[in-house]
Amino acid sequence: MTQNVYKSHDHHACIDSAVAEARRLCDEKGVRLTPVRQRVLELVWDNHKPVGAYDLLPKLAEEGFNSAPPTVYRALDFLLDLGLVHRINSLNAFIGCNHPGHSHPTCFFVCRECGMAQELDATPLNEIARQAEQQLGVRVEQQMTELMGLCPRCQKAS
Amino acid sequence: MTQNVYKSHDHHACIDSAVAEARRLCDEKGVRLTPVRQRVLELVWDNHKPVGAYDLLPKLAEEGFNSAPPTVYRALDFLLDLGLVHRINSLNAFIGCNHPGHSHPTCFFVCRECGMAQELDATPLNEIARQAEQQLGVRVEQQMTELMGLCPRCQKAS
DNA sequence: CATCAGAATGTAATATTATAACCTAAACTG
DNA sequence: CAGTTTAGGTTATAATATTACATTCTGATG
Ligand SMILES: [Zn+2]
Ligand SMILES: [Zn+2]
Ligand SMILES: [Zn+2]
Ligand SMILES: [Zn+2]
Repeated sequence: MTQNVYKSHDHHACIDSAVAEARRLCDEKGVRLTPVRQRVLELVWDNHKPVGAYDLLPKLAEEGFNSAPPTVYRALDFLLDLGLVHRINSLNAFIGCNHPGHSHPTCFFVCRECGMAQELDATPLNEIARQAEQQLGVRVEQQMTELMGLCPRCQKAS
Repeated sequence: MTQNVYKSHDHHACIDSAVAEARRLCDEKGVRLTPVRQRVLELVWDNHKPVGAYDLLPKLAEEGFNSAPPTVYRALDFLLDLGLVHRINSLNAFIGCNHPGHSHPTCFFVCRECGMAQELDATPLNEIARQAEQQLGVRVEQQMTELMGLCPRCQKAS
C-alpha cells in the first residue's frame, strides 16, 4: 500500500500528485484531461472518503461548471477507464486510486463510522483468481475486494 | 467451494436444501420463515444468477403475494441478516449462499456474459484482512470480493 | 378467553443513483 | 477550410432503495 491514510500527511501533496499523474497518463494515451474532468478528479481527491456522484454536482455548479448527472458520470467514467479512480460498489461512491496507470485488482478497507477508505495491496487476491481459473476454467478480468469495519480512530472513539 | 455451478446438477436439490437449511436456521434463532420470506428465498435460488430486487416483485405479484418494494427489501434484508443470501454489490443483485449459518468472508465469480455466479472459497482473503489489521490497526468486520470475467461456456461461445 | 406487546406486513410517497436520447460545440485531421 | 471525431449540454426517464405511518398477525400472559 502506498500510504496510510490514517496517519496525518500533507494532503495537498496527494491531490497534486494525483493530478500530475493524471496529466501524464492522459498525454501518454492521447486523451484529454479537460477542465471538468480534472476538477472532478480533484474533488474526488478532496479527502480520503469515497464520494457519491451526486455530491459532486453542487460543487461543480458552485464553480460555474455545468452540473447535471451526465456531466459528472461522464467524467467519472473517463477517470474509471483510465484507472484514476475506483468505484466502491458497496457505497455507490468513488475514490482516487493510489497507483494508477497499471490496471490492478482493487482492494479497499472502508470504515463504517467515518467513511475513510484505505487502498490495500491486493496481490494476495491474485491467488484467488488463479485458483478460480484453474479449478473452474473461468477467465478473471477484474476484481474488487471491499473490507468494512472500524478504523483505528473510530475504535478508540467507541 | 461447495459446488461448481457450471457443471450440470439437480438444481431442485439446491433449492430444497437452501429452504431446509433456512428453516433450520430460523428455528435455531427463534425467528420466523414466513411465506413471503421463504418464497423470496426460493426465487433467489431459482437459478445461479444474481437477481435484482425489482425482478422479484412481478413474480411475487403473480402468486398473490403483496408486491411493493418494501416487501421484497424486507424479505431480502431478513435473509441477508441470517446469511442466507448475499448481495453482489457490483450488480445490485442478490444470490443464495452456498453455506449459510456461519458468517464468512464472501467471494463470488460472476460471468459478465451469462450472469452466472459461483461462490468461491474465501479463506485466502482472511490473510488480507489480517494484514490490514496488523499494519493499519483497523478492525475488519465484513468483506466481499467480486471477480468478473467469462465462465467456461461463454469463453467457448466467443 | 381477553388483552397486550412485539413482530410482520400493507400502502403511499419519495429519495437516491444512473442512463438514454438527442442536440450543439469544440478539437483534431488532412 | 471541410470533414470527422470527441466532448459537453439538456431533458427526460429508468432503476434501485428507503421513509413514514397504518394495520394485522402472533405468541405470551393473566
Ligand atoms: Zn491524502
Ligand atoms: Zn487503485
Ligand atoms: Zn443449483
Ligand atoms: Zn456464502
